[in-house]
Amino acid sequence: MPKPVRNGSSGRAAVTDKREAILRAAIKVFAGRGYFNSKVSDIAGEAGIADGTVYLYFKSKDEILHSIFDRAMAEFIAEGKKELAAVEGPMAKLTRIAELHLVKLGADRDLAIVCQVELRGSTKFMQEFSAAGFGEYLDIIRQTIEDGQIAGDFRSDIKPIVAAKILYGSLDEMVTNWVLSKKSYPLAPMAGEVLKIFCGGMLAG
Amino acid sequence: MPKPVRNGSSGRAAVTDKREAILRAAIKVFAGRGYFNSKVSDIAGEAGIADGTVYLYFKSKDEILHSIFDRAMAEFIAEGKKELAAVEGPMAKLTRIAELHLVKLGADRDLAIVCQVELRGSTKFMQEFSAAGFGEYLDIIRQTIEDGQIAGDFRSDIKPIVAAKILYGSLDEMVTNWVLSKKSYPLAPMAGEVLKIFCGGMLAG
DNA sequence: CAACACTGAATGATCGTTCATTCATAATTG
DNA sequence: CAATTATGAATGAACGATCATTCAGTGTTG
Repeated sequence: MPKPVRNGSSGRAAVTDKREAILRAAIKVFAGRGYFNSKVSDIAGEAGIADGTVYLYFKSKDEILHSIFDRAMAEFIAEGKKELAAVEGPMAKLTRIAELHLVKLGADRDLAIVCQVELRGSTKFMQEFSAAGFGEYLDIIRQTIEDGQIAGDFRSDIKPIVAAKILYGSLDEMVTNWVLSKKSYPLAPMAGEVLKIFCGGMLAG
Repeated sequence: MPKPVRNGSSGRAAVTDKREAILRAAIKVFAGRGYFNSKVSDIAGEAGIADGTVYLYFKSKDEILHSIFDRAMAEFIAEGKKELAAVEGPMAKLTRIAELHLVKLGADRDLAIVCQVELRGSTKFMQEFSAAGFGEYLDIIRQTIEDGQIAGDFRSDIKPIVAAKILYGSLDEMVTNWVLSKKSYPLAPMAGEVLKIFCGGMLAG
């Protein structure tokens, strides 16, 4: 009993909806059991469709995982850039980056799990990803830090790329801990804690 | 043509040797292709033994991965504690921790890959691990920071556990970048960079 | 009724694991 | 010290379960 296309506007929207549904289902399933332990039929079941239907929208299981990232990362970077354009000063920009990082991942636990845990499940995958969105993100942080050094706000005896990795690594660890924690607590406020230390260490003497 | 037991002392040493050989082979194979993409026969092949022999030393493929960690982590913590006992002062201790962390992982790239990448491949695995060695490690860092706060060396307006996560996260990110980098560079010197920022941010006003 | 989305059973390839068998060595015997 | 027997580590072919993927057929729509 296939559902009628319940969308008034066009068939196009229906296609997008089903793709969406599959992606959302996959995020949930991958988050719960891990990529390699998830069956395509689990995803189909979660999405309420037949196994074969998955292949009308995605070429392979692998492509689903890729799509999850590509979309999440592209969205995050796009929104980040826009937000950042409205902020003045390297210090304030870093603050905004940290907040955005934690707010975004804190808002969707399953997505966060997939990003923190599954993405790293294979070197191959990480390297592909490394080359793509992740590098761009790290570079935005690096550039902001470099600007701050040039402006004299930040001390200059630290390589910007290293400082960027430290900030990213700190945020990343907050997310990982949050994701793995049995307790449920808000993630976003940790941004302040990270910044207290990071900025304390970076501000020009 | 099985090798004769080439060990003069006893058959016991030979058993240990073969377990060792399997573990080393597994580290290499897992590092290269990822846990889920590695076949038991790959490991056996790398170790120069038959598939079935693996099961004389390990209950399952899963147990091999567990053993890799348990051993690496136990070794690391034991050596760390010993080293740390010989160091005076929270500041110097943190320095030693950071150095040890990077020196140890920097010394064995394949092991580092397995630890950084494969360990995180599944939530289930991370939670098991989280509960075991990792928590203990993080706690050593936390305790050191707390001591430093009590001694008045470190500022007290930051929760020790958060600061510990930040230091760990920073180091971890250095390792991950090093592992994924195409370029080959020494990992250990990054400890200094991390500490410059971390301590800059932690030292009492 | 033509075009299309969807279904879900069937396929086939892929391993983790087992176990009957081999054989080098050790132990026992005469 | 041969000759004989016992041992158990090691083997690798075979098994059986698991899925990703396909496709022939069903239902729906306009």
